[in-house]
Amino acid sequence: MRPSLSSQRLSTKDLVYFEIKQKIIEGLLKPNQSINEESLASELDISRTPIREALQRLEMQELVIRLPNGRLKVAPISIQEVEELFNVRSLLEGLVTREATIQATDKDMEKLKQYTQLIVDASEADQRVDVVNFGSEFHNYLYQISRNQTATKILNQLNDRVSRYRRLAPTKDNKRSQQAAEEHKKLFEAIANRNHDQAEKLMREHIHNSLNAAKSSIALHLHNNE
Amino acid sequence: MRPSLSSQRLSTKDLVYFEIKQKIIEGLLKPNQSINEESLASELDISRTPIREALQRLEMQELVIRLPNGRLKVAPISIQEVEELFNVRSLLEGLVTREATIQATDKDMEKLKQYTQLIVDASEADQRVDVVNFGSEFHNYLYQISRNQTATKILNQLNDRVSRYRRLAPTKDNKRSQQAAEEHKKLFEAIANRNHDQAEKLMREHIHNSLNAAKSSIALHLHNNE
DNA sequence: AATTGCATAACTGTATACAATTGCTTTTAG
DNA sequence: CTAAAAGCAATTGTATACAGTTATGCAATT
Repeated sequence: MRPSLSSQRLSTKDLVYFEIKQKIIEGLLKPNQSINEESLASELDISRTPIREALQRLEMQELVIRLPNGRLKVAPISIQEVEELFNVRSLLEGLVTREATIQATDKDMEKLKQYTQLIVDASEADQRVDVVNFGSEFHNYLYQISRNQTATKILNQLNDRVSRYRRLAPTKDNKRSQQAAEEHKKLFEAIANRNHDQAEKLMREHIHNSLNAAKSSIALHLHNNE
Repeated sequence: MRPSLSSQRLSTKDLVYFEIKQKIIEGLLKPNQSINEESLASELDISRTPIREALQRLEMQELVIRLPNGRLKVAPISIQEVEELFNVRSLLEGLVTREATIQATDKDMEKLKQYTQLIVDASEADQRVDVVNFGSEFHNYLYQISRNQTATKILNQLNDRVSRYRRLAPTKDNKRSQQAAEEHKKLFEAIANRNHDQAEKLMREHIHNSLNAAKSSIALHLHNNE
């Protein structure tokens, strides 16, 4: 998610960071593709300095890999990575959900209810993209409520990496959309009832279900492109 | 040709990263202290370029904070941060422990047994520093066995941040050392018995117990220095 | 004395220049 | 003809120069 441009001035380095990241997520820069600082610099018509700093951030985030000789390439994708990402996310999303359930105000509950309704509506209209987007907003709002900056920062970075895989999943898996909507409904109920154990458990299961839905199509993609 | 040396070779940027990080952990650079690129550069007798890149890595790791005006300061410490760190660590350490329990070879088990014995011996000799160090090696070895690169990378970064707080804890809390040794013994048993549920649970509890042991002394320190 | 405005200093952001390393091609010894 | 090596090209690492921004101190004004 891109911070609003109006609220804070962004340096060239920051803009480049978001730009390259987006290219990696969208597959414009493909897994394992080698990265050249100078060609990126001339392409964006700036010097190498901000490019280097943006790339280093992406390297820290593991969207870019540094080879032993110092050169860079776009990080590969793999079934193992997806599983790792979802296993870690499952725990951390569960944690923030638990904390949010305990700390949410009545106003927060109202907001969560609205997001849930948007998800349900989108799924009934077979708008999978909307289900995913409102789902993200729902999750992000939970991060906010939890006020857990450490978990939130990690989750945001992991979610960027997950985005690469979402692109590979089928664009109209309505069955999964409906299931996801159902899961969010149950999740919201648990949160609204202040049942943090149940909420944490449901969130973990929700993440794992997303993984299972995604895995087969990803495996297929990886097999076709090796 | 000397391939072993060339692969080990670290750039100035990397060395500076470790050096500044160490200074922050040891408290030579104090929480909230403002950081000046140029003075660091002249102090280490290098240019600003590698300093900037090292600082950016530390910023990503949240050991350094960037103010809205672009200037940097050493990240503050707080009770809230400790709690967040331990809550996240608890879950991730539990995850890698579970995975390690499933995947460990007989040789791995032997190695873990040795580390456990070293911890027990150190605690009986009232060598708290050794208890902490062997404890770290035990944990790091679990990371290795788990082969979970995502969790390992996150844990290593979190552990750097935790190190700052360890420095504030009393240097000779032998009661806690003995308790930690006992916990590691039980943990090893669960791992050796391939009881991954129990191992995960014990590891989570172990981390939470460390937090509770550390929290009071940290609270005291924060109170005395505000 | 407090406040505003301006000048200047201090600092970060970006560009460019240069050094060091790596990869590649060609040459040359066997 | 093969393989090591020399030389060149491409690329990253570091230093320096310059531009832009923010903070600071001082003077003027009320």
